[in-house]
Amino acid sequence: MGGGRGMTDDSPHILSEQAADRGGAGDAGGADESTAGDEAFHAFWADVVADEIEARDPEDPIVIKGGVSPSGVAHVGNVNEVMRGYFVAEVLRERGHEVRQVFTSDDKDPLRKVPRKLANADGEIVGLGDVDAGALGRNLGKPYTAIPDPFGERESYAAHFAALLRADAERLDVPIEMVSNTELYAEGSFDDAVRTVLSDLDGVREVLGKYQDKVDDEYVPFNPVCAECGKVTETVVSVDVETETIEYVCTDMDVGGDTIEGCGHEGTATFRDGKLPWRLEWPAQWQVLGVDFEPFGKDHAEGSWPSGVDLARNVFGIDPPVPMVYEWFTLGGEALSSSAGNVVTVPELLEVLEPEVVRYFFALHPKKARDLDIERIDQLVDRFDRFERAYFGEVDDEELTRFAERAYPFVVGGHQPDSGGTEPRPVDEVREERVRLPYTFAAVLGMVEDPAFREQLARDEGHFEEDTPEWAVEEALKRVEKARTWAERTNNEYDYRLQTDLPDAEFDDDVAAALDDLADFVAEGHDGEAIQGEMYETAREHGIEVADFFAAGYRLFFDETQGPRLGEFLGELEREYVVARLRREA
RNA sequence: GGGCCGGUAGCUCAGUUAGGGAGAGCGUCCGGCUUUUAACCGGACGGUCGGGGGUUCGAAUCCCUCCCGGCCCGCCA
Repeated sequence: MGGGRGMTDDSPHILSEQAADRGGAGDAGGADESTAGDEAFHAFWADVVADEIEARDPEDPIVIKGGVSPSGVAHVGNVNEVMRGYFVAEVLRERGHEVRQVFTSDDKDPLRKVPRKLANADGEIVGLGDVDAGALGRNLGKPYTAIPDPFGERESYAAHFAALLRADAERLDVPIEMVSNTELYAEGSFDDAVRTVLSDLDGVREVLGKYQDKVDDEYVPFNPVCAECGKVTETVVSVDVETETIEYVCTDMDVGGDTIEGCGHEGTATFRDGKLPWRLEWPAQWQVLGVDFEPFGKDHAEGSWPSGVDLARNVFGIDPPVPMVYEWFTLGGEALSSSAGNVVTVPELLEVLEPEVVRYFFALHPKKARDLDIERIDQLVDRFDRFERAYFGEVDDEELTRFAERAYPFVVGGHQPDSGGTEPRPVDEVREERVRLPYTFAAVLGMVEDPAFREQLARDEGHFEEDTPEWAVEEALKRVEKARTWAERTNNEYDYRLQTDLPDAEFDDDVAAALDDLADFVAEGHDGEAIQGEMYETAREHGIEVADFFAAGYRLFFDETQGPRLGEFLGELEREYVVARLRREA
């Protein structure tokens, strides 16, 4: 049955082991798989995962699932779940499979505490003061789907959050199907699973008890929703499988030190008026949705995964999906935390990065703990650019090229979801003519606003050839806005802005005289190179330090003490403007 | 305390499948671009591959052990 390594090894860390323990031990019994065999080496981890999935002969459509709990903010951490599944989905589609990527929203879970921060529909993080916070506080203990949207836009808080996540996925061009847990219960999809669990309470307790100490002979793994107050309750009095009803009392609930008060109501719930606890709900989802593969964070690896596997086999009678644990990444060296303010949302990230760069970040090996550092986002972009060049055979690096050849098409392309996922949306041949301005250079271009000027500077620097197609120039220059935003956000050394108005500054007489001389020189009509040289000349003639003279120039044009290569920069600007500014006239 | 996963240059990372040269980019330093001014070019510096032990002719890679970090082993998800 279990097939593959499943019989003897249920570790979810399939990307750490890769065939390491194959063959060697030769466990008793002929459970030895031959279908999976020793797969060929893969430079892209998603191929390794896809091999595991194919080895189980899944039926199409193959179902890849992710899951998310509605919380205050949908942030890049959630993207892990989206993108990891996406790359595996794409590989399987390329191999001819039909694939569904579904995402369950655990929205029947109760709100346990009021989040400190929320994200609005545009992905902007806001404090509770900006919304109807009372709508949250008054509804502690109720399912997310029963709580009003604090922004007053959607039918519930859960719907608001789900919409955020779906929007983020779309921004990254990943089509996902959102599935509401609440709806699954309401429409009866979980009926069989609940019946299975409640019909075999002893069996469930025996299995679950191996993983959770609190499971005793009284434990009933079902949480009814109180018909009176609407809160998720924990105290089940009796179960009648025949009539499919559960008697309960709405008692107080402990949530990490705090108590959510129950209303004391004694009532009767159906299978659809409540929920399974997470440990059981997860494998129940596998059954209901026919899940073949699920990536999840390291927090699930040692807790709910082993128990989920056991429950799947011995309670629900199904094979668990192929698992994949991914490492968490840090943001600026610190753990992501919306309450601590250390988060970035997808829309925010896309203001400084092209979507393909974000996708690239998640195409890197999932088992490595990585840091996403906005301050040095240029490094990530440089790596992407190199990765892209490697795909086009422009980098002398065998390893990188092998990875790029496999992963790049999925990073920039993918398969058309509209066609059932089998129609390729490949790398357009003309993409080879694309131009990527180095990110920090793009930041330099961001110091000026005029698009024509930006293009001219890039041409002068040799980034565009005579025959560079117009679309390539256009796309390359789009990065300038990203880099500009980055410079402003991080307030870094590229955050200069050509000053429209004359900055307020005083200069020594000799510096002022030198500026006047330079103005005369510029007025005569010289190119940037000549101006650059003249600056040294002028400084020497007036007996002032070159550094001081440049500083004066930076002050006039950028209101800063430093900046880009000034002479060549001025050579590109409108002459009258430069002359007037050097004379401190305008 | 136990288990799992990570630990390669200042930074970001590749290399571990099949043991044999320790690498890339960025940064730094030096030099070039007609005379320091963050864009371009060249070069150099830079690592006990977390430590130690073992197997081997040979170990970043395999084995053992220890250290550090994260996660799990209560609830919840």
